[in-house]
Amino acid sequence: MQRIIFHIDVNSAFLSWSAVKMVREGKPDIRLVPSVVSGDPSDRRSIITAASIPAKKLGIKTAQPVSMALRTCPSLVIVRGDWAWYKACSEGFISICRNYSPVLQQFSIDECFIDMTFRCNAGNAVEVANRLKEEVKAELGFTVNVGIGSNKLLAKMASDFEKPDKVHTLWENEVQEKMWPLGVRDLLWVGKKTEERLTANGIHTIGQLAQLGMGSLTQLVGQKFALQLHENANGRDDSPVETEMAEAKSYSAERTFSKDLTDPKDIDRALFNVACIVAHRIRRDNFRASTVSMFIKYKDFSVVQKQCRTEQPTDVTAVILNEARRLLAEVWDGQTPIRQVGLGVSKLTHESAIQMSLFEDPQMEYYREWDRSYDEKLASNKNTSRL
DNA sequence: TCTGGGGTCCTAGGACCC
DNA sequence: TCTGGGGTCCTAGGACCC
Repeated sequence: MQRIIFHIDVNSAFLSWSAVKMVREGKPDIRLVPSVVSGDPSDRRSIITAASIPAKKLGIKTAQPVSMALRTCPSLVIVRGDWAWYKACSEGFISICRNYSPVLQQFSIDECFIDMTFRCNAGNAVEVANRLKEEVKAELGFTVNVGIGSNKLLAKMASDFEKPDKVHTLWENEVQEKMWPLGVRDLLWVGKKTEERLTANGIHTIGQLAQLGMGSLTQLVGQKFALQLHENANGRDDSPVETEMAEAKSYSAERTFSKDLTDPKDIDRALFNVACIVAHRIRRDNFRASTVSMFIKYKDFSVVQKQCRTEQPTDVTAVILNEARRLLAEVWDGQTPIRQVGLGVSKLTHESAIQMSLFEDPQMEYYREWDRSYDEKLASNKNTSRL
């Protein structure tokens, strides 16, 4: 049976959302001028999180360093991100989409799929999509693109066609005409490395990729990925719209220093900070972790990461921090300048029974108490900041 | 110009067991 | 003395996404 899937994508999400807020405050609409959302512009390591369409026309791209964009366009308007506001905008957006179909999969803060199979037909899908798009604009003040297709891949590819504020279809019988002429990089899951590998072998368009034999493709990218690319390049994808949010499999946090650091005290302070953040998140979500990993990035962007198992699943900051400290000591020579330090946890369980080992560190109760007061402090800060 | 932060999945190789 | 093959678990590293 022919499915009908919509992929709805907020145009320049963070930038649009900041613009909506500023317009409400009587400020000029930054969507109409070269503008970006970024981190602290005085930090030379800040990068661009979102760019307006006029900024994109000047060649300014997401993930580009702010300093570089300022050289391209000295009059660039720079605004700082407002996460609480973005979250509210996202919720409003998702809620409108859910009214069109409850079979909804949130793909990121600004994108979702909805299964419209029983809600419209191929004949009126475009009209329904336009209604959704106009409703978001009228209710929330920002524009979206809606891609329509018979599966998630095609819907997502379609929403990426001309922007902003557009509805596009990509039905199976339109694949050859609308998708095959595109460069391989435009295909979902084809990133920089895969593009390089493909073009080095004369595969430049999605159409060429679609017609490439599985044998050659497997040699280039491995069997599993080859199979997926082959299916996707031919417009096939049978993955369902997943309404259940998958549980997190890992948590991590990292800090990039404004200057590369060598002082162990500085590194340790950062490790402490990220350990507090990660441990707080797993406690908030009622997880315990059995694996702790620590990673450092050097000046040349090379990354070393090391992980270890904990004796038992834990959510105690001090335990996680101590494992990370040990790992750091194992991989870092104490001299090579460090650009970034990070910490992650994985192998998560919801095990609630705390095994009180006879040999448990007598300090453990003190550590837990410290964590409790840390969590409370964060919770109360959150409450006051909402006032 | 000089590259953030937070995730997921896959692969290859080693250890270990039968 | 020299030796197979399969399965599982773990770690490190790489590629991709937003």
